[in-house]
Amino acid sequence: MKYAESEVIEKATTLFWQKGFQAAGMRDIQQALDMRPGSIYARFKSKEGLFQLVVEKYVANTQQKLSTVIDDNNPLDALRAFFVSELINPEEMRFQRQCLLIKSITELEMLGDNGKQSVLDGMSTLRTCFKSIVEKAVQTNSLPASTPVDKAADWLQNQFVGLRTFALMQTDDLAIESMIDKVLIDLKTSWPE
Amino acid sequence: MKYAESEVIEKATTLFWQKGFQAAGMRDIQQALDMRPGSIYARFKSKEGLFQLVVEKYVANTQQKLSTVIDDNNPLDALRAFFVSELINPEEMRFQRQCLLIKSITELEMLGDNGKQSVLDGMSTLRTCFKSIVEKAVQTNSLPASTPVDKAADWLQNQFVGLRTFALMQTDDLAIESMIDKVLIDLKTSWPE
DNA sequence: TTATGACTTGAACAAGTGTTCAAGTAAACC
DNA sequence: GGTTTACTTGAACACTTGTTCAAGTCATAA
Repeated sequence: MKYAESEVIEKATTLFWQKGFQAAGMRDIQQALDMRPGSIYARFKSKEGLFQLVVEKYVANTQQKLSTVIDDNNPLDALRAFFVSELINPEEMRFQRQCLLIKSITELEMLGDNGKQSVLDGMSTLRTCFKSIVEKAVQTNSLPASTPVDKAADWLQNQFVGLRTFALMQTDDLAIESMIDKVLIDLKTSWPE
Repeated sequence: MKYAESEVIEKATTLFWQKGFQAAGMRDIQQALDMRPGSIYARFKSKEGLFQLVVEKYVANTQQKLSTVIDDNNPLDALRAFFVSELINPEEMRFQRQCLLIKSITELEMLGDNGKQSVLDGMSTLRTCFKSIVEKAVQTNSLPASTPVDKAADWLQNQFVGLRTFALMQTDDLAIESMIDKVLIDLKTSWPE
């Protein structure tokens, strides 16, 4: 085995994150992984099989980052720090500002059933994380007890999606931070109904 | 000329909106438009030329809808109505919940310079519309005079992006409406700095 | 030592891609 | 009436796509 699986997945993640599933051709993948088609197919079964592993690893990774937010004594500050670290990064990593899952959702119908399911499962996994964060914030009195947890979880994930698209196109880092602050303000204010 | 240009663009819009630029193959386009390759190339120069016209028409169309919001006496109510009409529609039009521009942004790098510019110009055109709405709302005292207009315009466009992705995946229309209401609440509350 | 099985190579394949082109049609203009 | 112009047709083109396969490598287990 020439390269460890984690190495390979990492390189594949970068490629899929930059180009998307469709646009990343097998020849791009072969070059990025420094592997020949036969190796890739023997190890990952297909382009989609590789993509699926990438998505699952991406979700697990994000989930882990979010779990440190949940475990923080001040979850809202930790959440802010998480947002900043995900959205403000050097130019050569700009592509990482977009969410790999959201990017994949736009090409969901071009994926087979397995790939599709991985993406959707990932979305729901992360939603659960956001819910836990809101719950923790309520427990620690960082948010009012009246906060509608489920609604706020959807909203928060939603804000994250919007922020990522905004950050992707935005060159002014301060504008991004300002947008993050707005999210934290609105999280504490009132909810409809 | 077998079909009027507006007809053709309309059909092409549906296709690109559903499948995206890349995934909509020339053979899909030929079928959707009921035209043979030569006709398409004689009239639109290339797949990207057609796409460009579609994007420009889409932007002009959205711009026009937003200008009725601007001209409304109660711009915030009109804005809410606009959101509802764009985000809550029958199942067979679900694909229209996603923003064609945002969908295109994810495949921006696969477009040539002209197509890319059309998409970016469209984004900035719509931002200007959102700014006018905020300005109008301030003028009519629907929003506090202290509202930072530029920041709010970015924020509003951003919210629209998030809402569209949310609505795309959401089956419960009430949850979408609730999310729209949250936007209108937050628009009126405080801003960072 | 031999056998197994996971992994690797690189040429090849069938199907799909966007695009071109010679030829034809028909309305508009001189 | 003749010429131009915009449009149409459908076969064909060169290239790219994801995938396969026979053959080879090499560590581990029997």
